[in-house]
Amino acid sequence: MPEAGLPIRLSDVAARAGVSLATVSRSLTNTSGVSPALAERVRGIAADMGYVTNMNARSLAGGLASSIGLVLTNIADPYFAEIASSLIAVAADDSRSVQIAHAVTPEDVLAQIKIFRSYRVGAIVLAGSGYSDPATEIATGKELAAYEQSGGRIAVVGRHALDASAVLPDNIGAGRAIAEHLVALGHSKIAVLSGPEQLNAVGDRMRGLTEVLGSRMVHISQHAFSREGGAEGVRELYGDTLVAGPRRRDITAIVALSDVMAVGAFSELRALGVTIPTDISLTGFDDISVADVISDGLTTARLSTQHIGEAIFELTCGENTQRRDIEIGFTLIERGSTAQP
Amino acid sequence: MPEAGLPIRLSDVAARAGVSLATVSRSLTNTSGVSPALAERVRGIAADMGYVTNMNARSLAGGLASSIGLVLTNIADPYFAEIASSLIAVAADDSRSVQIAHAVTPEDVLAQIKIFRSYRVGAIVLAGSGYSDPATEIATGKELAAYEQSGGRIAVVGRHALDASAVLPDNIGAGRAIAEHLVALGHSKIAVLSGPEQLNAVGDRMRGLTEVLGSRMVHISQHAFSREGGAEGVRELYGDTLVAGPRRRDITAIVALSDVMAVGAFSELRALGVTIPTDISLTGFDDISVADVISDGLTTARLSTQHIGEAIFELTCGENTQRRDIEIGFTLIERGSTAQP
DNA sequence: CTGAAAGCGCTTACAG
DNA sequence: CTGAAAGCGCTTACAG
Repeated sequence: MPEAGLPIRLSDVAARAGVSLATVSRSLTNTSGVSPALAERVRGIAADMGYVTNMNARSLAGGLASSIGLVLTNIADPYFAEIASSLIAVAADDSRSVQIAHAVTPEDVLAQIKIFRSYRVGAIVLAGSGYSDPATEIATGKELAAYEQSGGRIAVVGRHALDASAVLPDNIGAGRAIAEHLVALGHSKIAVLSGPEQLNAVGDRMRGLTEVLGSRMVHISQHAFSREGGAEGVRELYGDTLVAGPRRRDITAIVALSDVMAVGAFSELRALGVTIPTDISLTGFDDISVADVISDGLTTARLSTQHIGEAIFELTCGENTQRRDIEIGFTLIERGSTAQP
Repeated sequence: MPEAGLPIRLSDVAARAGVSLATVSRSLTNTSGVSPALAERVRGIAADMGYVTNMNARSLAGGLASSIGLVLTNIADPYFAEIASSLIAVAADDSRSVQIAHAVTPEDVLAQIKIFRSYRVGAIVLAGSGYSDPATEIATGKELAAYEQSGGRIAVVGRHALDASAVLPDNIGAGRAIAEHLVALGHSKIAVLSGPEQLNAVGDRMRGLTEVLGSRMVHISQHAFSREGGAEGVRELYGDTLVAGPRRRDITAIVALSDVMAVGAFSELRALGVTIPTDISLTGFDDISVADVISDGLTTARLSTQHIGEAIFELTCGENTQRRDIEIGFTLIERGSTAQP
């Protein structure tokens, strides 16, 4: 009998059921080698007693835990929050817990991987947009390889130099679609609020845009891949010539490289008294859930965060353990923030 | 020597340093009883070898882990995402990991508490707005008491029936401030988009509003405490009389009981062609970060999510282990969504 | 199909 | 101040 208040242990269940520890363990984990009838009875007793597995003991004895470690830039960013939400929901259905950590620089990412390894999580997911960083890439690659060696599963979101299964949003296609939409509306002088070049998502979206836009892309500003970065881009565009309009007075559309940047851009444009879409059209990428309340609805290329979360789960917890990629298609969502020039 | 690729264990460090396991353990955890010089040397060797503690083993041997289990409704909700972000940031500074789980019903909450206990997390935080639910309250209370008994620390956000340290946003004061703001502008016919009465946050905000508004509160709708709930509230308000304006045609202001509800309300109002603040004023609560881009900026009562996250950390990881409350003050943020009627 | 026993990698009384 | 040893609660070869 366990002391009152103390958690019930496997041995308590074993004693009550009159079987060995091994039998209880096998019954509870649905491991083969126990007669179905006995297993069923043991499970019933465990449930009756309110037994809950000590995950630390299980992981210590059995290798890795079933939990998932998710590394992202910041959970306050709606893009990451929505991916995390999707992952948490589907992971819960499989009785898996999710640990979340922030990491901005490649050094942070490496440090977080080590921390997640110390918790013996069953999977590690790198969701922060893939920075290509030669300095840490080797160390990170080694760490992940060792982790994989020990049975851990890995997934990254976006193109990475790392050798791992990846969820690949079609950033190039999405870039093309945004560009085609603006061209179709008649825009021929377009500014792009871009982010750091080392971010693969930035590079790919730019590539798609450039392919279609060509010389219609008359201005590119580079700032952080964040809300504040979007605001800075607009300030750069309108900076010295506030009264007279944007630096390139002929600009009729602004492409932000993410919805989050578009939010920052929108906020700044409104502060400047610029009306959307009358004065200027604005677009984003991702289709985060607030996109439809930005301006009269933000036109954007959806790269479903829901699907990304599900794909992460599939790659890290699915039956198929082979290294592979899952592509996420885009959908152009036309809303009120774009119009003819 | 450890096999190549395998994680380094405490015994590897002990062997290399020529000391016992106990000495290494004490050095690494800064437990007293090791000469400072030796401890320093051992720490250096551990660092050189790239040693990382196996958290599962530590928790098994030592009791609870240092990680924090955070239960919330849904991390995709910006309010929770921002609280989580704040908590993760401050927890990381203290080398603590955060696990996040979704729970909507009181039964979900109870189930999640059990799961977090099975991971032996060092703290459990209930951030979902406190439902008063007599049916599960007893069971949940027992579970938490047992957890506390075993050394776990607990914090809740908002008023709960549960006996635990709480972060208490001043919802009543915030309600009063919103009401006073609208009254000062001259509004005398006000609708409130409310949520489920069992939510203490809802009750408290209503109380503050009612105190000041009195009979100026001419309509109350009750829907989910979510974005969709806000939209439904507006549909109820304008439902059958779309062409003629809101059901109560004299209404000049709408108070949503949270920013997230206000977002839903805003979206629906725009779809109906209602202009803010010309046709109607709109307010929220919390001041989530997108609030300033809703309409011409949403007037709201800030209950800083940043401070809430920090307060959670203080209650669950601070020196002071006494059961106590931390109050979060409000700040009225006046933006473009409110004007004279 | 079932069980006895070793072992996962730590922490912490208990001795000295 | 330092160490030998027991024990945390599981899983999993190894026997039978």
